[in-house]
Amino acid sequence: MDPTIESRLQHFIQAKGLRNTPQRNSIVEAIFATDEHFTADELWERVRKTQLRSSRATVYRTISLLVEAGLLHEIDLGDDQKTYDPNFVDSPAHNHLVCIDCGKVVEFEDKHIKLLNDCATRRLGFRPERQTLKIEACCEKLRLHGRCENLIAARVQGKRLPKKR
Amino acid sequence: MDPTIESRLQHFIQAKGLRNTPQRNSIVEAIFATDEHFTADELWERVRKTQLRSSRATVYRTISLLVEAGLLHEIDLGDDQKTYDPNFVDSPAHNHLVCIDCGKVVEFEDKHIKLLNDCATRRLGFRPERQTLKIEACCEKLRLHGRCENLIAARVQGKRLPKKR
DNA sequence: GTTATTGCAAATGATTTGCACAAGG
DNA sequence: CCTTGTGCAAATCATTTGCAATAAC
Repeated sequence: MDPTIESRLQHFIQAKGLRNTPQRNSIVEAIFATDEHFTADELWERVRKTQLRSSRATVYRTISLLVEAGLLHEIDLGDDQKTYDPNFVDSPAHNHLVCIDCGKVVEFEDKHIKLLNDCATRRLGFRPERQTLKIEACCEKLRLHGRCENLIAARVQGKRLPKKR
Repeated sequence: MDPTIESRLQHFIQAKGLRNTPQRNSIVEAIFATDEHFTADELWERVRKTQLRSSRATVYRTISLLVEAGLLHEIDLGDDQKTYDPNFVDSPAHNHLVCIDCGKVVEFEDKHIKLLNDCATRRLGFRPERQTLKIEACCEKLRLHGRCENLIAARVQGKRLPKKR
């Protein structure tokens, strides 16, 4: 796991007078083992498969802790359940593009976007602090070639496809 | 009420083979009487005060209908309840700035932002369809002059202030 | 008439919480 | 020890749904 995360978490834990527990550590590890987004229940499933299983409650509590520490961000993908994104430690200012066809989420950074938004914010009389951009878009590959591997993969995996609005 | 909304709703209702009911009309009227954002329960309270009250269920069902018709948008203000924005009919591409100090939501449009985001989307191989930008920012007025009317007003009205993240 | 709509109350389902016990420091 | 953390089961709370009665068209 990224040593940055390790140390930032330790900092936070000590500053708050909290303790180190095997359950919490194992959940944190499961979160940052990949760069995938997840819901609380998906994470619980992931943790269930490790040697050190934790209760749902502890999973929820650990998520809250990490969000409070700024190591994990809640993002809005339009789902009913809350979705979490573990990649803000590495890319503090990334944006999300959600494919309308297959639901795949693409993360991207763009300094021009950030700059322009900050400009607009100042023009309105505010000091920019955080920005969240979600773009919903259709897959060109699907439109031009009639097929897109992501869509096929999603169907095979039985993923819930996004509701067209 | 905006005649555009009236006719677009009628269109949608007829196309779907639905019916006109006084309850639904009164809820729609309550929604578009102001440009304020609202939660389902806030809307229900608003409707309760009119002559023609409706049940909570009908309020929820009407909201879903309008969202499906594209006349109402669900927006994410970081609250637990879903928040709805009735202003997309008039400003189909507006963005939201949320004041971290008082929670006030400022809507603004910016064609440069839209253009740049669309550019980034195409560069990633997608066809832009919809974009959602939320900016969280601090009030300069509060920082420079030590006070901001919005903050005071929010406190007086007993509004829940935003949780600092 | 036929079918959509309403209101009620009950169900749902994700998240939170109270509590007794376990375990860090 | 003293306090935080855990697991369980029960509680919450916004939202959805089944159903019988009502009302569009």
